[in-house]
Amino acid sequence: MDKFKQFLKSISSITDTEYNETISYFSKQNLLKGDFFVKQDKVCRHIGFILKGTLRTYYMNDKGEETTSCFCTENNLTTSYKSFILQQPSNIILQAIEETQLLVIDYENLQKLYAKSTVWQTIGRAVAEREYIVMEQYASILNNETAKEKYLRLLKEQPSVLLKANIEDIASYLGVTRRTLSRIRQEISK
Amino acid sequence: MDKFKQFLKSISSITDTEYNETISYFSKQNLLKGDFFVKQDKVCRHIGFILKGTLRTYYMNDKGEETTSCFCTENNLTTSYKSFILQQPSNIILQAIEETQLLVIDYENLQKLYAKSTVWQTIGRAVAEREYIVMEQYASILNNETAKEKYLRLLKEQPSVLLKANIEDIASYLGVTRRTLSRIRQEISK
DNA sequence: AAAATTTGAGGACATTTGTCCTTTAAGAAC
DNA sequence: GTTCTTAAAGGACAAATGTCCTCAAATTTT
Repeated sequence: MDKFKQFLKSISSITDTEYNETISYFSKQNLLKGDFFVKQDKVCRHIGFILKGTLRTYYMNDKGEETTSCFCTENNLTTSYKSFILQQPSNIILQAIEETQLLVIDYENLQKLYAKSTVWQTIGRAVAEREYIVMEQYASILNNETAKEKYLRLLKEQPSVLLKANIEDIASYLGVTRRTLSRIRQEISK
Repeated sequence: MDKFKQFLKSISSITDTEYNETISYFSKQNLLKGDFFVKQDKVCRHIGFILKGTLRTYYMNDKGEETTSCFCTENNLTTSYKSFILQQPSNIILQAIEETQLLVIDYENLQKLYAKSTVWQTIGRAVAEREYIVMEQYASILNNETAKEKYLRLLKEQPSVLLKANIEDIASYLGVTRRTLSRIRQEISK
C-alpha cells in the first residue's frame, strides 16, 4: 500500500491525512495467470495500481489475431483507459500473464473523490496527462523504431517481460511475425 | 470565437458568464503556410484551438527523415501536448500547411485558470482525457491498419488533407515510402 | 512564351518480411 | 525411461516494400 502512496505523492501534493481519508475508496484484487482484468467489449469499471505482477494489453481483430500493445508492470496504473473514461465497451483486453495483485477503484468512487477533494481533481488530471504521455511515447515508438530496436528496448527496459511472455505475444508487441522475431534474435545473438 | 465556446461546452458545463470571464486569457495567432507553431527542441508554451486552417505534426530523426503523425484541422485543439505538460523541449514539430488562425493560451495563463476556477480544472482533465483518446485511437490505427486502410480512412475522414498536403507527407503519415503510396493509389483507382 | 524547377507516377531490381513447413529441444504425461 | 505434446528455431519460397532511377506533367521563374 505504501507503494501507492508514494506513487500519488510523485504526481501530486497529497498529504498523509488526505491519503488516509481517501484510501478506503480502494480495494484489493488478486488475479491468477490467465485471468482477465478487462474483457473485450465489456465496459471497464476500474482503474488498478499494480502492486505485484504483470498484465498484457492486447487488441483482437475479427480474424482472432491478437496484437499486444503493452506489458504493464509493478508500480504502474493499469486500465482500459478509454473505456473507463467514456464508460463504453472496451476494444482492448487486459490479461494477467502471471499472478498479480492490484489496488483498484471503481468509476463511481473515483467520481466521488473528484467531487469531494481538490487534490483528487489534480490527481485526475495528472493521471490523464501521464496516460497521454505514455501513449504518445508508445505511438512514437511505433512510428520511429524498427522491430529490432523495439526488441532491444524491451530487453533494456522490461527484461522480465521477455522471460514471462511467450514468443507469439512478444512478436505481436513488436508488430512482426514469430518468424521475423526468430530472425531478430538470431541477429542479436551474433 | 463562438466555435471555441461551443467546443468548451461540448466537453464541460461552462456557462456563458464563466466563458466571458476567462476568454481574455486567450489571444489570436495567425500562421502563414510553412510557419511553425512548435519548433523542434523548443519548449511548447501554448495550446491552440484551430479556428481555420491545417497543421501538420511530425517527428524528425537524426537522418533528417520526417514522420508525419497527425494532420490537425479546424475546431480542434493543437499543441505539442507532452512538451506543454512537462514544459520540456518538444520532440515533435507543428507546422502550418496552409494559412491558419488560432486561439491560443500560454502555460502560465492556463495554470491561472486552473487555480481560479473549478470549471477549468474539469476542462483541464477533460482535455487531457480527450488527448489521450485521440492518441490511443492513433496508436490503434498504427497497430491494426494497413497503409491502404489508413489512406482510405484519410480519404473518408479528412479528405481536404489529401488535397492540401504533399505526397511525401501523406506517405510518411501512412508509414510507407512515396513508391508504395503510388502503388496504393494505383490499386484504389481501379 | 520558354526555360527551369518541383512534384507525382511508375519501371527494375534488391531487400525484407510473411507463409508454410520441418526440425529440434524442453517439459509433461504415462 | 519412453512417449506425447508444446514451444521455439529456422529452411524454402512467395509476396510486399524499399531503393534508385526515369519520365511526364504541372508550376514557377525569368
